[in-house]
Order: sequence, then structure tokens, then C-alpha cells
Amino acid sequence: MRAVRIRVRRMSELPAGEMAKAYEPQTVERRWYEYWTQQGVFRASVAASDSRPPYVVAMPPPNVTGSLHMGHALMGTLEDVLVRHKRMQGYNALWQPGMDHAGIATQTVVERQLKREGLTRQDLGREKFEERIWSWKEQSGGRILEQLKTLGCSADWERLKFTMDPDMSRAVREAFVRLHEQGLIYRDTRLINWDWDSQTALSDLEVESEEAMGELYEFAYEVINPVAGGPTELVVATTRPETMLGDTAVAVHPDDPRYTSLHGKKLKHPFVAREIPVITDSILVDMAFGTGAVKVTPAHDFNDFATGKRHGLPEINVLTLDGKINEQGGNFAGLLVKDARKAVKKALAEKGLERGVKPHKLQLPKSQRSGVVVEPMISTQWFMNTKPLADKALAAVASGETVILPEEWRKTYDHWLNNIQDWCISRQLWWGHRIPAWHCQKCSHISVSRNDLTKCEKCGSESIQQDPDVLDTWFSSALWPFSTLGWPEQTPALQRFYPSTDMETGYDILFFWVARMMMFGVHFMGKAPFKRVLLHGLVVDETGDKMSKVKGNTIDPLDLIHGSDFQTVVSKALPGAPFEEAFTKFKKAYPSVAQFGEGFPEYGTDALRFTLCSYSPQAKRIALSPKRIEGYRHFCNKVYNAVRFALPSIEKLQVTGQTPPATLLANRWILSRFAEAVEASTRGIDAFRLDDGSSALYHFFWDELCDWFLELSKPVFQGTDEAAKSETALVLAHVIESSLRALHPYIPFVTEELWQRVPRAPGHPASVALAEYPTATAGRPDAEAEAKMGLLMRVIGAARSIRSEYTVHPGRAVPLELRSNNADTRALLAAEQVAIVT
RNA sequence: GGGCGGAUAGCUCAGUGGUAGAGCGCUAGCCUUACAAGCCAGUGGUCGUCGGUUCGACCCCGACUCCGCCCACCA
Repeated sequence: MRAVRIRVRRMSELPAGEMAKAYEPQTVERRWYEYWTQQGVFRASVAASDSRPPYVVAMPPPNVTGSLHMGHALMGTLEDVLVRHKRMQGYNALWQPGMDHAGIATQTVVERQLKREGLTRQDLGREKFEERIWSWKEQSGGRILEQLKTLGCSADWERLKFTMDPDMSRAVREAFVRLHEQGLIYRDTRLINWDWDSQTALSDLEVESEEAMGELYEFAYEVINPVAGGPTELVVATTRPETMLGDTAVAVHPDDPRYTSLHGKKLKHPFVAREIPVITDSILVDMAFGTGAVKVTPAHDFNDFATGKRHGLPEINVLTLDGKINEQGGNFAGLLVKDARKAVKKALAEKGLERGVKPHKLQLPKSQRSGVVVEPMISTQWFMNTKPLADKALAAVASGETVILPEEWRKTYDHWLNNIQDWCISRQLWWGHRIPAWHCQKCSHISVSRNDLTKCEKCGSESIQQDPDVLDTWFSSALWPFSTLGWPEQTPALQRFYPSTDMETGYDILFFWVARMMMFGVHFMGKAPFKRVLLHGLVVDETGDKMSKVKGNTIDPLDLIHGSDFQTVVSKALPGAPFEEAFTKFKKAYPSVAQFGEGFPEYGTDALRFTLCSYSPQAKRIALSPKRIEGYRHFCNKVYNAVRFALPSIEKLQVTGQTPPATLLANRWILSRFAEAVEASTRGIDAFRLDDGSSALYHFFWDELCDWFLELSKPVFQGTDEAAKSETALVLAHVIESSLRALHPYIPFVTEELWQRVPRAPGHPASVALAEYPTATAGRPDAEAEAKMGLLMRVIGAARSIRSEYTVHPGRAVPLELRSNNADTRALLAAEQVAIVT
């Protein structure tokens, strides 16, 4: 390893004005964040006198109990770049921050804590349990926000909202009541997805199917009074033998010749006293699959449920809420589903009814949160009729009122909304917005109300109870773009900042959140909640695998920012595992880690941010590479050192903020290049191509400004031509100061640190964050200068190549002879001799 | 079963109808008074396969192979 450790003094140890040799993020970052906060840099204005156009981004509220992960870092960085850029362009920028109570996720975490204490939520009771979650919220809720501040996020923290704040809860209740009045929220008893671990209903979205190897198990039902010479048994194929306890029919295809003689016959259930009919159904049955006979369990399968409705079959629930066989299951009662499966198979075999087993690939529906296999169960829940809202949400995108970027997501959005099912919005949890419905014990009327009720709306009885259920956590999230602004009140903030400009978030919550905000926004506000939807990908490890605690490949962004030894890094990636094991896994996920020593160095926030910006947002996967961060840390250091170098030449200058006049080739050229770079940056940010924007500035600053312009300026400053010196100094000062402004949205800390030291125009704001973002006119497109400079650069490059080929020592001067048939070229080369010689 | 994306340098990825780019890596030379976290010169790619359109295709079209993701009730 060639890296050399350099001992540098901390900046704080240096006399005022003197700068350390290398950029040290740690000392700089905290100081400037505090300064920005003090100066109110991030504050959006609702003052009537403020005529700036609004630019609004609502931050996806992180889970209140969560801690910062790479996904947050990506979100925070991208949004901060957008917001800072627009703020500098003179917009009244509001980045609305918040936190989400994250119903099921948070409740699960706290229940796990209780479990370690040997308690359940039932032991505590509802009230105590809620208190417990609130205190956990207080304890951990602030942490993630502090972490976002470390990232430099310029949100308007004074407007911070929590989804269970009283005003947010009021908005939730208002929305619920209105939708209920409009007949769009209703109660129904039907088959829903049941998480028997969390013991709650789930929406379709919260169920993830996972491929698994199972088996297709065949067993026989005995035919009662078979036709003479006809079959005496009917063999069915199933992946879930235990559900046969709830079978109320067996279906065959009406056209299947094998089973014609069984139409209308009854079968004997081997374990419970029930006769079940053979029915014919061409929708459910595929003659070619399995045995062509399907057992029908209406209470535990979506297809069978529909079949049951078609044929008027009884629905026999055989499961308890905690996932065991109930009393309907006879001798099997009390067994967990997986145990019941074994037991039923064994019992069938003992009765001689087993007919075969084949391996079979199947999709297991699992709870997104608890991970257990979800059971379809018949249950009474609150639902929302989403179709009418979905149509409006589709129309908003179709009309261009809202644009989705990258565009490829549009189809996905359309497809989901076009096929949307009613949304099961009630959860049997204790943490969340309680459903504002009161059940009358006397007349069983259900009163839905904005205010807490003490008596039944219908019969006046005081014997009423509020519905124990809470709402799906995404219900409150769907209101976010306007609830945070004060809705249902017509507040000045709501009037000014609705709709938002951009909704930036991960594509993984396109349905959960974005589509639902679209539905609610159009429905309640009459306007789509944002002009653009910007979707970024998933941060994955270096090899492309999703980050997860199971794989041990997560990285705490703060460990990259502040530096951390691998002991620490790995103990977070794979908690509880021995170091060697965890570190091995970690190195597998990040091959480049092999090139590191004992840990990650202190990269600084800016380096991490610039790295995150450098990935194309259209990539679905963002493979984070520590090596890449290192590269961009070098860039931050480059910026720092360029200013350190330039400072002595420019610090005494008076600058105007206007592009200075330039006659010399290099000066004209760098202004021209700057004009283009700055334009590319703005174009990139506006098109949500931060990779293009950041890369344009990166190459401008390093390859053109540092490697050429600064090098060419050296002989000028060391020379005797005072006019040239003065012009070059002014151009240099201008380009440096403007570059810092151009780079600020991406790397806010180092740019602020440096901007405070360089000459600035009179009347400049207190922070670079409030200074104007440069436009192309801050430079000066100059095709002639670019052409001439291009030629010069090629000549110099060629000369260097020759030297290198002949291994001429860099310190040694050699004669160079240039020939050209073109008079202009000869003139140019002669004029720029100094540059070539150097 | 439907839909979407990807396949480009050793690795991770940009990209354009007209001699292929970046970062990291690798090789060689430089401690040049901003930066060795640097400078400088190099190395490195039949742009997944097969067809088609075109004067010309890595790019457009079709087919295929291999990966990945999303949606969907095949027991």
C-alpha cells in the first residue's frame, strides 16, 4: 500500500487565516450546520410580502424509531441538492421534514423489547402499552433527525411534523369521516390477509410473496353411494393439506369426462362429520393441473372464497387468530398450521387415503413486517373503495399535471392503479390513529364522527365503545403533502405550498405512498399533490445485493462520514456475530474493503454526498463502493487545495460579482468552460440527473480549472506583466467564487468553509446557501477561445508524450521546435510560448 | 402468467446514428514552492448472441441467451 499517512495539524490549532494542508471535514461540518441554523437559512417564508416563487419538497418521513441507513442518506442527499439549488436560484424553498409513527413496524419493535422482558402487550394493557411506545418514540425519535442534520439536510426543522401530532391526527380523522360520508369507506366481512404473529389484518401491499419449494400432496375423498362401476373415490391435489379441515366442496371441471359420473355426488370427510358435495366449476378448475379435482376451502383461500360465493358454499373457518387450528378442526385443534399439516398427512396416510406427493414450486405469501406466512381469513374490517380515487390519480399523470421521472415508472404506476383493489385500512394494532367509529352495544349502530362521542347517534344510548382498531399507517402518510401544511384549515402555508413541486423518494414505495398521496391529494385538494415524482433506486452493496442485517452487509452512513474501525462497522452489520464471521461476510459484500486497513477513514459528509449524487438515478440498484467515496473525498480535498492555492493571489481583490473582462486566451477559455459546466449542472439537477450535474462540475473543476488554468496562471503570477496578472487574478477570483456557489448544493460544507474566505461581491448574503446559483452568464461562451486553447492543449500534450517516451527527466529543459503551415496557428503558438515552455 | 429493467475496460457504471467514456485498478516517470488525498505519460473494450434497417449501428428494429426486479388467486 502506497498511501502515506500525513500528520497534519487541526485547523483549530492553526493561526487565523492559515489553512491546513488537507481538508478536515470534522472540524468544519458541525460549525457550519449550527451557523446555518442560527442564520435561519433553511426557513421557508409564509409572509405575504415574500414574492419569491415557492419550491416545495415534502421529505419522506422516516420511521420514528429508525436510525439512519444508506437509503436515508441517499434520499437526504438528493433532496438536499434539489432544495439548495432552488433556494440559491431565488425560490422560497420549503423542505418539509417529518417523522412517521409507522404503526406495525414500531409496534413490532416494542413488542420484541417486551418479549425480552418476558411480557406481552396484553400483559401491559392498551393504555400502558401505548405509553411505552410513546416513551420509546421520545427516546429514539430525535436521533434520526440529528443524523439527517449531519448529512447537511437543509430542511425547515421548525416545521417538523410527526404523523401522530394532534393536528396530523385531526387531518386523519377529517379525511376518514369525509370518505365515510362519501360512501368510499365502508365495513365489510370478507377474506383478508391475516398476520397471525402481529395478529392484524394486512393490506395486499403488505404481503410479499416468496418462492418456496413445497409439495403437491394428493389424497382421496371417498365417494358416498358411487355409481356402479364408476369411481369410488375422488383424488384432490393440494399444497396445503391441513386446510382440508375446512373443505366444503370438491370442484371438477364440468367437461372433464373422468368425473362426469360424480357430478352431484357427495364425499365423505374423513375427520369431521360432514358430507361435502362435488361441484362443477370451469373458472376454478384447470383439467390439466394436478388431478383435475380441486378441494374448496372458502374460508382460507381467495380462489376458493370466490368459488364458494358462486356456489353458495358454507365458509368454515378452521383457524384461530394466532394461527392454530380451532375447534372446527376436531382432533387437530390447538396445533399450529405447520404442525397440523404433518398431523393431517399422517392421519390421511393411516386411513389409507394418501395418494402421492410431488415436489412443487409455490409462492408463499409472507407478512412484510413479521415475516410469517399470511393466512387468508374471513374477517370484518374497514375498507376503502379506491377505484374512484385511482381514476383521478391516473388522470393527473395522463394529463401531465404530474410527471413521473424516470419515465419508465409511469407504466408501473398506471398498471397498479388500473388494477387496484379495495384497500383494507383497519389494523388490529394498538399503535396508530384510532378509527373514529363508535359501536352501540344497544342498537349496534356504528357512528362515525369527527369528535369523540359519548352516545349513539341513532338510539342515544350511552353504552357505546370506540372501535378498537387503528388505521393502516399509510393512511396518514397519504395525507402528508397537505396535512403538514395545516389541512383541513385553509392556512397561509397550505395556500402557498400546496401542491408540492417535487416528490422525491425510493421507487419501493411508489404504491404504498406515492400513488396513495396522488389519490388523496386529487380527491381532497382538487389538485395533484406534486408536479413531479422523482424516483431513486435502492442502495445495495458493492456486489449488488440488497442491504440487510441477515446478509451482514449494511453500512451506517455515519461510519463513512466520521470514519470507523471494522470492529464497529461489522458489529452493526451483523449484530451479535463473532468478528471474524461478520468481517468475512462484510468483505465478500465489499471486495474493495480488502484494500483498506483497519477501518474506514473519515470521508466527510461532502464526499459521501457527492458519491451518492454521482450514481445515475435511473439505476434501480445503487452499488455503493467505499473506494468511490474515497475518490470523491479526494475531489473535496482538491477543491480545498485549489482555493488554498488561489487565495494569496486573490484575497485582497475587490470583486463585483460580474464576469470580469478577459482578453488573454486562458482567461477567456476558463470563463467559457465555466459557463458550460454551470449550465450542465443546472440542467442535470433540473432533469433529476444529478450524476450529470455533479460530473460536469467535477471535470470542470479538476481537469480544466486545476490541471490547466491554475497551472497556466502560475507563470503569469510569477511574471512581470502587471496587466496580465491583474486580469488573471480577477478571472481566477471570479471563477473560484462562482465555482464554490455552483458546487454548494452537492458539497455544502467545504464550499461554505471556503466561500467565507474568498472575496465576494459587496452586499453578499451571510451564507453561500443564500447566494445566487451561477448561470451561464457567470461565464462567457467563447468558441474561438475554446478552439485555440484546444490546439494549445494538444500541442502541450504531444510534447509531454514525447518527453515521456524518451524518459526525459521532468526537471530538464529540452528544445522544442514546432512547425505549421498555418499562419494563425504559428501566431498562436508564438503568443502562448510561455505556457508551452512551462 | 403478465410487465419492466440490465448485459459496454479487470471491477462499478455513464454514453452517442459517424474515429468508444468516467471512477477505482494496473504499468512507467515525477516528493514541479495548492494538493502524493497529488502531477504526468500510458495500458486496457469484435459495447451479450444472431439477423435486419442504413452510406454507416454500441446506439434504431426483430429474435434469442443469461441476470435482476415488480405485479398476479393455478389448486
